[in-house]
Amino acid sequence: MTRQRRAILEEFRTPGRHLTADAVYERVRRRIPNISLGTVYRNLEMLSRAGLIKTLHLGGGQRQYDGGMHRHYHVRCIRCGKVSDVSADSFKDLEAAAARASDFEVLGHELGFEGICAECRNVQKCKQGGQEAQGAGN
Amino acid sequence: MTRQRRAILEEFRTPGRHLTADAVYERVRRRIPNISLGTVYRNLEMLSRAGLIKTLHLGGGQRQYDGGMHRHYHVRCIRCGKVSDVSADSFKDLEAAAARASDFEVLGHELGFEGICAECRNVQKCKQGGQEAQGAGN
DNA sequence: TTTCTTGCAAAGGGTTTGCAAAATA
DNA sequence: TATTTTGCAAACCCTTTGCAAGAAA
Repeated sequence: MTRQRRAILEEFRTPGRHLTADAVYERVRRRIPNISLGTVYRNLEMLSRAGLIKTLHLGGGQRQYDGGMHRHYHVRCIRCGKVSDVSADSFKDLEAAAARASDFEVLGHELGFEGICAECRNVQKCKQGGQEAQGAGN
Repeated sequence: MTRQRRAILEEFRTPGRHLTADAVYERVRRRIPNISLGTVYRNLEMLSRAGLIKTLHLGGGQRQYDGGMHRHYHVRCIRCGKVSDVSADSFKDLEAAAARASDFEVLGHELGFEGICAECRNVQKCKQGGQEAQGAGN
């Protein structure tokens, strides 16, 4: 347990926080200015392997890491990239069903949703009901 | 519709076939020896956008593309990397449930499983003469 | 012809790795 | 001290892109 590893792990204390390796790097750097990205990656991998955080492949370019270890899934906004949690209570026995439907011993699964968040839906509404028709958007 | 695009699309005719961009490249090259990887990627992207194939982020390093357009999911073997289909019949209303459990307008989802295929389970048995206890997830 | 697509090669972005120095047990 | 882990930077890998030549409509 090094200072670096502790600091990295601490970034995941806040529930519902999903961070890319780079975001972790940025944050930890405030406390340990000369930490390296390589160290961040190595520890993320290690912590994930140890079951202390979870690695997500949400398909938005970068890998994401999640410290919330309760069962839950994710929705990613295709407009702004925001990721929110979705309680997993509504989904049961996915792995059992998959095992029944295949000849695999099923050990894990990953479920991710995508859509448009409330905020982005609002922006859209305002744009359409308002003045702006074209504009190069920002 | 160019010769290249047609050839690429044709690689997905066989049901249950999951290919990485590189695998598509290798295969198409037999027929069009000087096709370029860039072209393969461009067409894969285009065909995916057009809904003729599907892009999968199964988290095994490379992206995979799937031509089977019926509703189904995937299991990836963590030992050998093999990907098999899992019929989606056992899973219903995942998106509706996610929409209820969040404030997103849910437009899509991706569900992938991982485990050990029958073949690799056999290899293991033969090698060890017994079974090994592996932490089964969540 | 006009427009789209290709091949090539270089660039890009995220992630991994070798190694000597530094920290930890 | 013996072992890990770090910082640095280069290497890697997959994917994307700019551009001029070539194919399609």
